[in-house]
Amino acid sequence: MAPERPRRRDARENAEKLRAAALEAFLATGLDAPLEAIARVAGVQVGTLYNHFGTREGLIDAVMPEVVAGRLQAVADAALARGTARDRLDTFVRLVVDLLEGEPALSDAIMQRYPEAGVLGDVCERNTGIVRELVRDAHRSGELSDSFSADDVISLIWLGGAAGRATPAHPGWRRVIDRAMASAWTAAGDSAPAL
Amino acid sequence: MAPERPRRRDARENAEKLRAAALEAFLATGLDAPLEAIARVAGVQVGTLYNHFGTREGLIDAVMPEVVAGRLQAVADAALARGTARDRLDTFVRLVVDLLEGEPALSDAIMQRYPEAGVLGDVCERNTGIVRELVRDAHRSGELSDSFSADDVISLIWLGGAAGRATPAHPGWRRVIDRAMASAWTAAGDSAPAL
DNA sequence: AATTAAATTGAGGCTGTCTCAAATTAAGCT
DNA sequence: AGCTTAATTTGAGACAGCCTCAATTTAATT
Repeated sequence: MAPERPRRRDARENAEKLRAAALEAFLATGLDAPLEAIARVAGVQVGTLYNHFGTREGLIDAVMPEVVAGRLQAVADAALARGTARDRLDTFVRLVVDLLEGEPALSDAIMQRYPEAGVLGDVCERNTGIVRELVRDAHRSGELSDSFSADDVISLIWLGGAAGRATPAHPGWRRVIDRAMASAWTAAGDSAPAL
Repeated sequence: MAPERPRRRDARENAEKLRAAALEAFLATGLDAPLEAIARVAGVQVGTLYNHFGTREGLIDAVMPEVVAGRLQAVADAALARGTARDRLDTFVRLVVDLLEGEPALSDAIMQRYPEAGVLGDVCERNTGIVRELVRDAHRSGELSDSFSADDVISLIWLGGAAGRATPAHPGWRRVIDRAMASAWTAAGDSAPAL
């Protein structure tokens, strides 16, 4: 299952060119970018692409996990720098959804549009881990309503992914997501920011 | 632009068979159902389909408006039977989203996935008209928060459409949508139903 | 330089969209 | 009933995708 490192130098170079082209294409238009175009940009035939990566999912797994992990790490870092559990969770969700709004590939990744891309799936899994922690803390501090579960937050983020990929785009969705999240806090620590 | 009624009987029959097949396919799998399959079921070549309807959007316009109008009418009727402005709006939204959950074609219609299907677009436009009325009433009665606009409700419904079409499906999205809607009411007339 | 294994090619099969010249066929007229 | 004509259907063909594989090319090794 794991792709072996090519023995020949030209093959290694081709793989590298394919990775570069794939990354560019995926980030530009999403994980459903045509493989033929990727091969063309890499200066190679599609057959070569399939030789190296087997399937679209293989190619996705070869280039996306690193990028997605980086993005999520940055978001987690920014969130964890906040002072309260509520602020941490709120910041995390807001920044992740910001990502989904601008990057189709991120949406595809988060909503597991290609479930066979297991490595990418694992990276996104870590994301839900972070959410669970942040939710646990926000529950303990009493800021997050008990009726709002970690699964709810995960669903909310997934929904952002679905919206980010839907065409034609309907800009209003962001407000709805923000509102759903805003409704999650208890009256206690509430300073509801106006939408 | 308007498709003329065929002069020959066989042509009229073919058009009818095509409409029937299209309706079935659209309802089963969404407005992106393959036109080849529709033609095959109708016992005709694709060329004939294009002769009659010109484009996919033409075919959509030929079969969907009636169905969608019917569904929305039923929902509107059920909603208007309710006793309070809040209940009317709430019921309307809930029932529309129920529709989106089960019928891919409805999602495609509501989110205007094929903007060129103008007749269908008009039908859905009426939908937003209803929303605006219900929202106006709910604002006047003081039950709906002022910060929640008709556009917000429309976006919320659109979001349901996007979620209903996204694959692989993530069942949790419904709760998020319901929650967003639940957060729209003022404390005044509130008997928040537990999620 | 010859051998061998690795890698690439590009054509071909598949599904799908959409078009159009040629062949077919229903309708209307005598 | 046959003839004519105009309406309609056909099916092949051009195009974009996905994916495969036998034949060929090419880098590495001896």
